[in-house]
Amino acid sequence: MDTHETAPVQGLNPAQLHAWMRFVAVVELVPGLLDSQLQRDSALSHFEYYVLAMLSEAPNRTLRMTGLSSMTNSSLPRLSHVVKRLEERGLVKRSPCPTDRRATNAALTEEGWAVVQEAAPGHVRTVRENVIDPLTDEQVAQLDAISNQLLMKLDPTNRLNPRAPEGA
Amino acid sequence: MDTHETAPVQGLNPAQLHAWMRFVAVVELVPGLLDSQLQRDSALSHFEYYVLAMLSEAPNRTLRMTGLSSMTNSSLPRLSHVVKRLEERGLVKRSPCPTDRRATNAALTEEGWAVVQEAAPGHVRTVRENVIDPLTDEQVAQLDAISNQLLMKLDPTNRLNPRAPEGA
DNA sequence: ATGTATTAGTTGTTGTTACAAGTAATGTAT
DNA sequence: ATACATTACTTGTAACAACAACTAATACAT
Repeated sequence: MDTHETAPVQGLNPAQLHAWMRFVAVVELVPGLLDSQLQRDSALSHFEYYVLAMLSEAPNRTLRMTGLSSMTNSSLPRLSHVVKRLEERGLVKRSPCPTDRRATNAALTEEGWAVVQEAAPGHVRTVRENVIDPLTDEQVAQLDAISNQLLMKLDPTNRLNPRAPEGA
Repeated sequence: MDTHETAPVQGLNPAQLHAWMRFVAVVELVPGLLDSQLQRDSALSHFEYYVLAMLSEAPNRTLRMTGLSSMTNSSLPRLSHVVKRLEERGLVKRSPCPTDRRATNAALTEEGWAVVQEAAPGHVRTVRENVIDPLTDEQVAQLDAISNQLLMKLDPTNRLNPRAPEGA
C-alpha cells in the first residue's frame, strides 16, 4: 500500500498530533532561550545557573553531589564535570563529607553567591517575559498540572512526586 | 507588580514559581527521553529522526537546506553537520539546486525512507505513553493552546503560526 | 574477620552542538 | 560592467554531554 497518506508520525489523532508538534517545538526552543540569555548576560549555562541556584537555597549553601544531581535532573557524571569547572572558576568549593567518606559536599563560595545574585533578575525576567506573561493565570495553573502529570512518568527517581515508583 | 528580592528565583508569585519549576523539569527531561528511545531502537537522535521525518513528508521527499532548518527549529550550521553525517550513512542525498546554485537540496534515499518507516512506530509509542496518554483530552487541548501561545514569543520566524498572531 | 555487593564520585573517550569565519552565488545600484 | 551587500551553505574549533570504565568507602553476610 502507498504509505503516502500516513506520515511517519502515526497513531495519534489529529488533535493529539497537532498538540505534540507544537509541544516538541517548545521543548526544543526553551533550553536555547535560557542558555543564550544566561550565557550572554552572566557567562553561565542554564544548567550551571541551576546548580548554583540550588546550592544557594540549601542549608549552609551546601549539598551532597548526589542530592544536587537529582535536584538538577542530571546524572552524577555530568554534575561532576560541571562542578569541577565551577570550582575552577571559584564559584563552588568541594570538600569530602565528614560523616561518609565516599561522599563529597559542594558548597557555594561567596563569589558564587554573588554571581547567582547578579544573574537571577535577568533570568527571571526572561522566564517571565517568555513563559509566564504570555499565559493567563489559568493557563499557568494548567501548565503546572500538566507538568506534574508528565513528571510522574518522566521523572526517573520520582523525587518531585512523593509516590511509590513502579518497578524499574 | 514586579518584585525585586534577593533569592535566585524571585519575581514570580508562588503559583508561577511552582509551575515554572515543574515545567523546566519537563523541558529538560523530554529530549533525553526521545533521544534514548530512538537511539536504542533505531540508532537515531531525535533531531536526526525529525530531519528524516520532515523530508519524508515533503514533495519528492526533498527540501532545501534552509527550509529544512526552519522546519526543524535548527540553525543552518547544525543542520549542515547533521545532514552530512546522514549522507555518509546513506540516508540522505545532497545535490545542488538547479534553479539557485547557492542552494542545496536534501533528499531522502530509499534507505532513509525505510529507516524512518521503521523508526516511526516506536517513536510514536513513546510519545503516546509518556506525553499523550498521561493527559486527559482536555489537557492535551490545553497543552496545544499553551504551546501556541509560547511559540508566538519563542519562534523567531513564526513559521509554525501561519495565522497572524494577536496584535503585539 | 573476610569476601561480596552497593553506593558515591571521578575520569576518559567519543560524538554533538554552538559560534565564528570562510566560500560561492545572487541581487542591486551605479 | 563593476562594486557592494545579501543569501545559502560549509567548515573549523572549542565547549559540552552521554556513556562506560574506574577508584574508594561502606554495608551486609557468613
